[in-house]
Amino acid sequence: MNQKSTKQTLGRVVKGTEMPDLTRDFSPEQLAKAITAKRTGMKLKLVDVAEALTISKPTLVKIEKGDINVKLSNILKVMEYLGLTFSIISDNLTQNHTEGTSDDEWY
Amino acid sequence: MNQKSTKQTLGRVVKGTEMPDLTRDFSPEQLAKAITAKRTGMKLKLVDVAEALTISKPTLVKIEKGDINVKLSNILKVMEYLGLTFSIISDNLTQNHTEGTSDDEWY
DNA sequence: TACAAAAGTAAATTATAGTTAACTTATATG
DNA sequence: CATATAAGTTAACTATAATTTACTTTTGTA
Repeated sequence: MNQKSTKQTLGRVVKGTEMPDLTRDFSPEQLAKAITAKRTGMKLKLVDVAEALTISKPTLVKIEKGDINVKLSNILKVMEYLGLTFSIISDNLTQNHTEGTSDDEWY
Repeated sequence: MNQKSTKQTLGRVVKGTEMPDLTRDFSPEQLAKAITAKRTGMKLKLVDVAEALTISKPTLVKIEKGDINVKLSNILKVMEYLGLTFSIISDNLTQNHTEGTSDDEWY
Protein backbone atom coordinates (compact mmCIF):
# COMPACT_ATOMS: atom_id res chain seq x y z
CA MET A 1 0.00 0.00 0.00
CA ASN A 2 2.65 2.50 -0.90
CA GLN A 3 4.26 2.22 -4.29
CA LYS A 4 5.26 5.83 -4.79
CA SER A 5 4.80 7.85 -1.65
CA THR A 6 1.71 9.19 -0.04
CA LYS A 7 1.22 11.54 2.84
CA GLN A 8 -2.03 11.93 4.66
CA THR A 9 -2.04 14.76 7.09
CA LEU A 10 -4.00 17.70 8.39
CA GLY A 11 -6.06 18.73 5.40
CA ARG A 12 -7.77 16.39 2.99
CA VAL A 13 -6.45 14.75 -0.14
CA VAL A 14 -2.67 14.79 -0.10
CA LYS A 15 -1.32 12.47 -2.73
CA GLY A 16 2.19 13.76 -2.55
CA THR A 17 4.19 13.87 -5.74
CA GLU A 18 7.84 14.37 -4.90
CA MET A 19 9.87 17.23 -6.27
CA PRO A 20 11.76 16.04 -9.35
CA ASP A 21 15.52 16.32 -9.48
CA LEU A 22 15.99 19.88 -10.68
CA THR A 23 19.64 19.29 -11.49
CA ARG A 24 18.61 17.04 -14.38
CA ASP A 25 18.26 18.35 -17.89
CA PHE A 26 15.05 20.19 -18.56
CA SER A 27 12.09 18.35 -19.93
CA PRO A 28 8.40 19.18 -20.07
CA GLU A 29 7.73 16.23 -17.74
CA GLN A 30 10.17 17.59 -15.21
CA LEU A 31 8.44 20.95 -15.32
CA ALA A 32 5.06 19.31 -14.92
CA LYS A 33 6.26 17.33 -11.94
CA ALA A 34 7.84 20.36 -10.33
CA ILE A 35 4.58 22.25 -10.65
CA THR A 36 2.48 19.46 -9.20
CA ALA A 37 5.00 18.87 -6.44
CA LYS A 38 5.07 22.51 -5.50
CA ARG A 39 1.29 22.81 -5.54
CA THR A 40 0.68 19.71 -3.44
CA GLY A 41 3.58 20.65 -1.17
CA MET A 42 1.83 23.94 -0.55
CA LYS A 43 -1.39 22.01 0.00
CA LEU A 44 -3.24 23.87 -2.69
CA LYS A 45 -6.07 22.34 -4.63
CA LEU A 46 -5.81 22.31 -8.37
CA VAL A 47 -9.16 24.04 -8.70
CA ASP A 48 -8.18 26.76 -6.28
CA VAL A 49 -4.99 27.55 -8.15
CA ALA A 50 -6.90 27.58 -11.42
CA GLU A 51 -9.47 29.98 -10.00
CA ALA A 52 -6.86 32.22 -8.42
CA LEU A 53 -5.16 32.58 -11.78
CA THR A 54 -8.39 32.63 -13.79
CA ILE A 55 -7.37 29.76 -15.98
CA SER A 56 -9.57 26.73 -16.44
CA LYS A 57 -9.16 23.43 -14.68
CA PRO A 58 -8.60 21.48 -17.92
CA THR A 59 -5.79 23.85 -18.81
CA LEU A 60 -4.08 23.42 -15.47
CA VAL A 61 -4.46 19.67 -15.81
CA LYS A 62 -2.81 19.84 -19.23
CA ILE A 63 0.07 21.78 -17.72
CA GLU A 64 0.49 19.33 -14.86
CA LYS A 65 0.48 16.48 -17.36
CA GLY A 66 3.41 17.98 -19.25
CA ASP A 67 1.45 18.93 -22.34
CA ILE A 68 3.50 21.52 -24.22
CA ASN A 69 0.65 22.69 -26.41
CA VAL A 70 -0.16 25.35 -23.94
CA LYS A 71 0.49 29.06 -23.97
CA LEU A 72 3.69 30.12 -22.27
CA SER A 73 1.74 32.86 -20.49
CA ASN A 74 -0.37 30.30 -18.66
CA ILE A 75 2.63 28.29 -17.59
CA LEU A 76 4.38 31.40 -16.32
CA LYS A 77 1.31 32.41 -14.34
CA VAL A 78 1.26 29.06 -12.59
CA MET A 79 4.99 29.02 -11.97
CA GLU A 80 5.04 32.50 -10.52
CA TYR A 81 2.10 31.68 -8.28
CA LEU A 82 3.89 28.63 -6.91
CA GLY A 83 7.31 30.19 -6.51
CA LEU A 84 8.95 28.55 -9.47
CA THR A 85 10.97 30.22 -12.15
CA PHE A 86 13.21 29.45 -15.06
CA SER A 87 16.84 30.04 -15.66
CA ILE A 88 18.08 30.08 -19.23
CA ILE A 89 21.07 27.96 -20.07
CA SER A 90 23.18 28.34 -23.17
CA ASP A 91 25.44 25.55 -24.31
CA ASN A 92 28.07 28.15 -25.34
CA LEU A 93 29.23 26.06 -28.26
CA THR A 94 28.65 28.35 -31.20
CA GLN A 95 29.36 31.84 -30.05
CA ASN A 96 31.63 34.78 -30.69
CA HIS A 97 32.58 35.58 -27.14
CA THR A 98 33.31 39.26 -26.57
CA GLU A 99 34.30 39.83 -30.13
CA GLY A 100 34.29 43.32 -31.57
CA THR A 101 33.04 46.33 -29.65
CA SER A 102 30.87 44.60 -27.11
CA ASP A 103 30.25 46.40 -23.87
CA ASP A 104 28.38 43.86 -21.84
CA GLU A 105 29.62 40.40 -21.19
CA TRP A 106 27.32 37.49 -21.54
CA TYR A 107 26.46 34.46 -19.43
CA MET B 1 27.17 55.26 -35.32
CA ASN B 2 27.13 52.67 -32.62
CA GLN B 3 24.70 53.03 -29.82
CA LYS B 4 24.29 49.36 -28.97
CA SER B 5 26.78 47.21 -30.79
CA THR B 6 26.90 46.09 -34.35
CA LYS B 7 29.10 43.62 -36.12
CA GLN B 8 29.45 43.42 -39.86
CA THR B 9 31.41 40.45 -41.03
CA LEU B 10 31.51 37.64 -43.55
CA GLY B 11 27.86 37.07 -44.33
CA ARG B 12 25.23 39.73 -44.75
CA VAL B 13 23.08 41.41 -42.18
CA VAL B 14 24.61 40.94 -38.76
CA LYS B 15 22.99 43.30 -36.34
CA GLY B 16 24.42 41.64 -33.32
CA THR B 17 22.29 41.57 -30.24
CA GLU B 18 24.42 40.69 -27.25
CA MET B 19 23.67 37.79 -24.99
CA PRO B 20 21.68 39.01 -21.99
CA ASP B 21 22.95 38.39 -18.49
CA LEU B 22 21.69 34.90 -17.80
CA THR B 23 22.42 35.21 -14.10
CA ARG B 24 19.58 37.70 -13.78
CA ASP B 25 16.09 36.64 -12.87
CA PHE B 26 14.09 35.13 -15.67
CA SER B 27 11.87 37.32 -17.77
CA PRO B 28 10.26 36.83 -21.17
CA GLU B 29 12.42 39.67 -22.49
CA GLN B 30 15.56 37.96 -21.31
CA LEU B 31 14.49 34.79 -23.06
CA ALA B 32 13.72 36.68 -26.24
CA LYS B 33 17.10 38.37 -26.16
CA ALA B 34 18.91 35.12 -25.51
CA ILE B 35 17.20 33.56 -28.50
CA THR B 36 17.99 36.43 -30.83
CA ALA B 37 21.54 36.62 -29.54
CA LYS B 38 22.11 32.93 -30.07
CA ARG B 39 20.60 32.99 -33.54
CA THR B 40 22.57 35.99 -34.73
CA GLY B 41 25.68 34.67 -33.02
CA MET B 42 25.30 31.51 -35.06
CA LYS B 43 24.74 33.69 -38.11
CA LEU B 44 21.39 32.19 -38.89
CA LYS B 45 18.64 34.07 -40.63
CA LEU B 46 15.32 34.30 -38.93
CA VAL B 47 13.58 32.90 -41.98
CA ASP B 48 15.93 29.95 -42.19
CA VAL B 49 15.36 28.99 -38.58
CA ALA B 50 11.63 29.33 -39.08
CA GLU B 51 11.75 27.09 -42.13
CA ALA B 52 13.99 24.53 -40.48
CA LEU B 53 11.52 24.23 -37.63
CA THR B 54 8.44 24.60 -39.83
CA ILE B 55 7.08 27.48 -37.88
CA SER B 56 6.08 30.72 -39.55
CA LYS B 57 8.16 33.84 -39.66
CA PRO B 58 5.57 35.94 -37.78
CA THR B 59 5.59 33.39 -34.97
CA LEU B 60 9.37 33.46 -34.68
CA VAL B 61 9.24 37.23 -34.68
CA LYS B 62 6.71 37.13 -31.84
CA ILE B 63 9.02 34.85 -29.89
CA GLU B 64 12.03 37.08 -30.46
CA LYS B 65 9.98 40.06 -29.32
CA GLY B 66 9.23 38.42 -26.01
CA ASP B 67 5.55 37.82 -26.65
CA ILE B 68 4.38 35.19 -24.19
CA ASN B 69 1.15 34.43 -26.03
CA VAL B 70 2.88 31.71 -27.91
CA LYS B 71 2.78 27.97 -27.52
CA LEU B 72 5.46 26.52 -25.29
CA SER B 73 6.12 23.86 -27.93
CA ASN B 74 7.23 26.48 -30.45
CA ILE B 75 9.53 28.14 -27.97
CA LEU B 76 11.08 24.83 -27.03
CA LYS B 77 11.65 23.97 -30.68
CA VAL B 78 13.54 27.19 -31.21
CA MET B 79 15.54 26.86 -28.02
CA GLU B 80 16.58 23.31 -28.74
CA TYR B 81 17.59 24.26 -32.27
CA LEU B 82 19.80 27.03 -30.95
CA GLY B 83 21.34 25.17 -28.06
CA LEU B 84 19.39 26.83 -25.31
CA THR B 85 17.54 25.15 -22.51
CA PHE B 86 15.78 25.89 -19.28
CA SER B 87 16.57 25.02 -15.74
CA ILE B 88 13.76 25.06 -13.22
CA ILE B 89 14.31 26.95 -10.01
CA SER B 90 12.23 26.56 -6.89
CA ASP B 91 12.28 29.18 -4.21
CA ASN B 92 12.09 26.44 -1.53
CA LEU B 93 10.05 28.59 0.78
CA THR B 94 6.92 26.57 1.29
CA GLN B 95 7.91 22.95 1.33
CA ASN B 96 7.87 19.88 3.53
CA HIS B 97 11.46 18.78 3.07
CA THR B 98 11.91 15.01 3.36
CA GLU B 99 8.98 14.61 5.65
CA GLY B 100 7.29 11.27 6.05
CA THR B 101 8.22 8.21 4.01
CA SER B 102 9.88 9.93 1.11
CA ASP B 103 12.50 7.98 -0.80
CA ASP B 104 13.91 10.53 -3.16
CA GLU B 105 15.31 13.83 -2.11
CA TRP B 106 14.39 16.95 -3.96
CA TYR B 107 16.31 19.86 -5.43
C1' DT C 1 23.04 56.92 -51.82
C1' DA C 2 21.20 53.23 -54.17
C1' DC C 3 20.64 48.47 -54.00
C1' DA C 4 19.88 43.94 -51.96
C1' DA C 5 18.75 41.17 -48.36
C1' DA C 6 16.95 40.44 -43.89
C1' DA C 7 13.66 41.85 -40.44
C1' DG C 8 9.33 43.14 -39.21
C1' DT C 9 4.17 44.18 -40.02
C1' DA C 10 -0.74 43.59 -41.66
C1' DA C 11 -4.91 41.40 -42.99
C1' DA C 12 -7.60 37.47 -44.02
C1' DT C 13 -8.04 32.60 -43.10
C1' DT C 14 -7.25 28.21 -40.68
C1' DA C 15 -6.01 25.54 -36.82
C1' DT C 16 -6.20 24.81 -32.26
C1' DA C 17 -5.78 26.27 -27.32
C1' DG C 18 -8.90 27.60 -23.84
C1' DT C 19 -13.44 27.68 -21.60
C1' DT C 20 -17.70 25.86 -19.61
C1' DA C 21 -20.49 22.38 -17.71
C1' DA C 22 -21.36 17.93 -16.71
C1' DC C 23 -19.60 13.65 -15.83
C1' DT C 24 -16.14 9.75 -14.26
C1' DT C 25 -12.40 8.18 -11.66
C1' DA C 26 -9.29 8.16 -7.85
C1' DT C 27 -8.23 9.03 -3.03
C1' DA C 28 -8.62 9.74 1.68
C1' DT C 29 -11.08 9.11 5.99
C1' DG C 30 -15.32 8.08 8.97
C1' DC D 1 -16.96 0.03 2.40
C1' DA D 2 -19.64 4.30 2.14
C1' DT D 3 -19.11 8.90 1.59
C1' DA D 4 -16.98 13.23 0.44
C1' DT D 5 -13.69 15.71 -1.99
C1' DA D 6 -10.25 16.39 -5.28
C1' DA D 7 -8.44 15.04 -9.74
C1' DG D 8 -9.06 14.09 -14.31
C1' DT D 9 -11.99 13.59 -18.71
C1' DT D 10 -15.27 14.77 -22.49
C1' DA D 11 -17.77 17.35 -25.80
C1' DA D 12 -19.50 21.54 -27.77
C1' DC D 13 -18.33 26.20 -28.16
C1' DT D 14 -15.45 30.49 -28.17
C1' DA D 15 -11.25 32.90 -28.36
C1' DT D 16 -7.11 33.42 -30.26
C1' DA D 17 -2.49 31.63 -31.87
C1' DA D 18 -0.48 30.25 -36.17
C1' DT D 19 -0.21 30.43 -41.17
C1' DT D 20 -0.01 32.55 -45.74
C1' DT D 21 0.88 36.20 -48.78
C1' DA D 22 2.08 40.54 -49.66
C1' DC D 23 3.84 44.65 -48.27
C1' DT D 24 7.02 48.07 -45.46
C1' DT D 25 11.00 49.09 -42.95
C1' DT D 26 15.61 48.53 -41.55
C1' DT D 27 20.34 47.66 -42.20
C1' DG D 28 24.72 46.63 -44.27
C1' DT D 29 27.61 47.27 -48.21
C1' DA D 30 29.13 48.39 -52.91
